[in-house]
Amino acid sequence: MTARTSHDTAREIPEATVARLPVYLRALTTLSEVGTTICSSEDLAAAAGVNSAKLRKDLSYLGSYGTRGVGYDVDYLRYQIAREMGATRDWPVVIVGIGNLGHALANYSGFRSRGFRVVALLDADGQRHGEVVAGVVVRPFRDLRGIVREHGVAIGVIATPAASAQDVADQMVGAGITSILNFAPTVLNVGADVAVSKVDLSKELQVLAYHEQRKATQETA
Amino acid sequence: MTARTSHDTAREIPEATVARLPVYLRALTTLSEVGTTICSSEDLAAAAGVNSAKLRKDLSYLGSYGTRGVGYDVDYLRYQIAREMGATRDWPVVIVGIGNLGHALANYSGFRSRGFRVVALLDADGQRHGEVVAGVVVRPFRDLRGIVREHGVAIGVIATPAASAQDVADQMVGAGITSILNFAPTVLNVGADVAVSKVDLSKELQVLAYHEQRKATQETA
DNA sequence: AGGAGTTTGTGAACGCGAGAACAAAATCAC
DNA sequence: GTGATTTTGTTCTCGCGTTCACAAACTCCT
Repeated sequence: MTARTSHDTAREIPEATVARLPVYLRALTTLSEVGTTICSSEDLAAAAGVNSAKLRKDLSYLGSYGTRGVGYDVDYLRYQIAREMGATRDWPVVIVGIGNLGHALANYSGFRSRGFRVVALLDADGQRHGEVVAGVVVRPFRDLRGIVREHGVAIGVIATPAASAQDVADQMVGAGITSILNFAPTVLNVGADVAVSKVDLSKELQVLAYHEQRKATQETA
Repeated sequence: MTARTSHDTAREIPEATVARLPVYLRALTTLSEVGTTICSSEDLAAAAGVNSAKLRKDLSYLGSYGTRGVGYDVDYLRYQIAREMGATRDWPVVIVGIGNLGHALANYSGFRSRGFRVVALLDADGQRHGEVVAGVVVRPFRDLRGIVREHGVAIGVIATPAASAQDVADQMVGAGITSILNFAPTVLNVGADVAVSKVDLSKELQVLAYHEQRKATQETA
């Protein structure tokens, strides 16, 4: 029970490291596509845009998948990270709110290529029902519970306006969803057993504007 | 030269705080809309989804805009944060790459309402030229330099495929853009004087999948 | 006016993450 | 086989950010 093998996935991986693993995965895929079979931590760090010491430490949390004096086998390391991340599995996902952003997300090829399968597009607006987006038909929001049960959906994406986001989240949790990616500009209140991640499209732009503003005011000083 | 007033914007604000200011701004706007004129740090922290001590410390970097025993004047604080962030200004922005995501970004009302004005939509694909998106006509990418000069654009958004992102970034920097928001899944190499912020739509989903995976493997253990 | 009750602003403690530096381990040259 | 070289994995240190806890300052009630 307490025995831990080097392949045990129950080890604690720091959140900061987890957040970078997708970046490494992407960099490894790129390296693999251009025919690179072996890479050093220096190479991979450059491709991922991080410090090489940090990269090595991050990878060490997963296990020892490199060879000293040589480097990392690109495909092998990629598989190990993908397995750890759960990217070798197929994750059914529902997207709620098929406006401009919902459309873009449904069509985003990066989801499919990383193991996410959009099993349903839902919208409360009856006018959108029946429309086919990215090969999936838009259905009424009330179908959520049935779809979640049928496909075993654990992850939901909210792309609705802010006003409806909390209600959507409540219904998602009620239907059995345990992870929510929220694109609506609202703080969601959910139980502690539900993971919520938030992406704010304008937040990053505002941070950039702040630094621009600072540059400008410092020059004039 | 070295004299600093309490309104001086040259004070050093930690990056972590800067990243949260847009969240506070959004929460204050919401509070204002429902008619709240005064709020405590506890109220605002709840609305923003953070710890109240952290909120107070964050605000203290801007100055003393609250009243002990009372709280914060919602509209006054909102203005102060907006001013500090540069949100009271008008920021011209160009978006390059008018695919699904570019469409969504061009139509995103959150940009306009926060002081960002999309002055141009550019795409290398001639088939898209002339199309009108969100009231703005799509123009050839080669018009970039002229547009940047004409409108004094400092911020550019990249919504192209990964393959063209680096080239677009180079051209942006050459045209005089100093802040880039990158939605393409690539690490951009730019000079140290250019600020780059990256949003990866699938990264957050992958992190959620990781935690789902962990939950699943721990239950079976 | 003065005391009780609130709430801000901040000093201090703590914990996590980043990066430098080095030991361990593999290859390569001869 | 042995020493030189390369590169990983890890230890150590430092700094930043978070949180606690409390003094300062304001309002309200009597």
